[in-house]
Amino acid sequence: MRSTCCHTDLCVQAVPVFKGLAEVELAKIAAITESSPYSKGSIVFREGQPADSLYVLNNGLMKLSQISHEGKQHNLRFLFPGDYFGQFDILQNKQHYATAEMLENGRVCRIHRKDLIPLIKQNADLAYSFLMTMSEQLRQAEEWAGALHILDVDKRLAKLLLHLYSKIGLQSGDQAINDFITLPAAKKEIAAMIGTTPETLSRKLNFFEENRIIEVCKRNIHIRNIRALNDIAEIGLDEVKNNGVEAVCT
Amino acid sequence: MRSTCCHTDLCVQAVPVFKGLAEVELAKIAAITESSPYSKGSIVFREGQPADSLYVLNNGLMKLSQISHEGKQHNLRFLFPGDYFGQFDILQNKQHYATAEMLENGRVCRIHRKDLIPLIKQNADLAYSFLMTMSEQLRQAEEWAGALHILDVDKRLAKLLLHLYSKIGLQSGDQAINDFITLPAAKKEIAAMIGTTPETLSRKLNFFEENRIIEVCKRNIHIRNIRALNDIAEIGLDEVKNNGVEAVCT
DNA sequence: GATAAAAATTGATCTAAATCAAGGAATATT
DNA sequence: AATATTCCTTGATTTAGATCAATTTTTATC
Repeated sequence: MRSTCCHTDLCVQAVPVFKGLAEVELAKIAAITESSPYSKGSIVFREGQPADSLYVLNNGLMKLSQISHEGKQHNLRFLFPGDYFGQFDILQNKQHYATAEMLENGRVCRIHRKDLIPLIKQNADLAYSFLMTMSEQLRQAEEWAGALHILDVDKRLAKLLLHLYSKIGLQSGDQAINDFITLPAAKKEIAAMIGTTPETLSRKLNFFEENRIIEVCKRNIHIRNIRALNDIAEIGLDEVKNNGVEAVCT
Repeated sequence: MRSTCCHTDLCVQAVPVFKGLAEVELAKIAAITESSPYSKGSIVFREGQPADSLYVLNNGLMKLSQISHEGKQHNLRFLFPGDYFGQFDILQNKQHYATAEMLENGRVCRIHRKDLIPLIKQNADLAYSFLMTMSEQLRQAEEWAGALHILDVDKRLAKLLLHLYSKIGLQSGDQAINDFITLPAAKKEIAAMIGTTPETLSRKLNFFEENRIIEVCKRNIHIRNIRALNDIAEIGLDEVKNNGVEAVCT
């Protein structure tokens, strides 16, 4: 299932990392890009497989995950349209350290390392653009790694909800248009992302709901008390309960 | 305590990320670099402080860590001479997401974002060089974040020992010159790095020693059974004990 | 070399969260 | 619309590893 990239504007121009490049550069990239459809549940690549391409998600939803010998799964991150992955494993010609699976049907663009690397080496703008996005990824990855160790599940969940809120709720301006967020994937995937189990996630969401911090309806979550959420993420549930009852029980 | 960079060869040329740059470029970088001495225990920057510079460790040892409201600490990584940090927080003019503390006396070079960014934007080689090192950092950060969730302490410890072994043991060739590794920092720092406590680390090291996998003398560790270590890191301690007694008790 | 401070060890206890188990939605398939 | 999956929830139980507490060892300072 191969085809040259459908539309330049979809695969290349709309992708953040390629934004701001000159037309001629975009055309070069489009020329070395090929896209394929992937159905929900299909694996784009597996952990351990040799990495020779940069992948860009065109549409749909993906997850990058790791799995232990015992079958425990951790979701490193979700990928939304425009995000790229398989990143610079390809720079060093190594193996993928995670498995990429489609959570929804979608198209994935692929650029082979041998085609991309010369472009990056020649084009400081492109390299700089990659640096910007990768620095943000690195920041998030390291911050989250720390969180998995030093923060308990309540805090990690609060942080995730706040993250989704800042990302989705504020997308049409600097003021939230409403207080609803939508989980990007099934709850078990969310659980595997914040380093817990579906059972524990269910209980924690329940607890937040009982304390009127949120209201859950399937994958839609109404943020009722963002201050309490902030407090939990920062100082923890125990202290919020002791000191800041007003914050929890408004 | 300010001074222009001591020696070009120390601060700049010997730094991996600047390796391979032309003399004229190195000179430019040296010109915008200043270095300062820091004593053991001193803080180079704190989490939350505005980030406006790239830092390069000249000599000594540093740790990048995060701390929770309750005082739990996680070490994101250690920095060895030539490593840089504060990385591209500066690209986005954000705040530091970790605290940098000296674990030994040393010198730190500093390059202000306003001086460095133009250089990167003009010089594709330099940008590419940063991409290479950052991609490796990202890989390690994400891989480790997954490990903190899906792997138990035994596995994480085995992975750390193997990592040190591959880094230190093999440094003078592709064959290990000996089977001794040295922990780069105090055990409590190692514990904070693999996401556990000093108490648990102590017990785990003991256990490995009882099973003749390693031999511990202060910070020096003799790797006696690297195969067992590999097995533990991959399939876990339980299975090693059940199936592979030979591996453990040679 | 003596004293003080910090780090590491060992044992006892506790707890957050995982696991196990069983129903009850929701979603997908025929 | 009925059936089969998959997902989610709720309760009971277990457990890895944290915490607490008390020495001992190591390192630093005088």
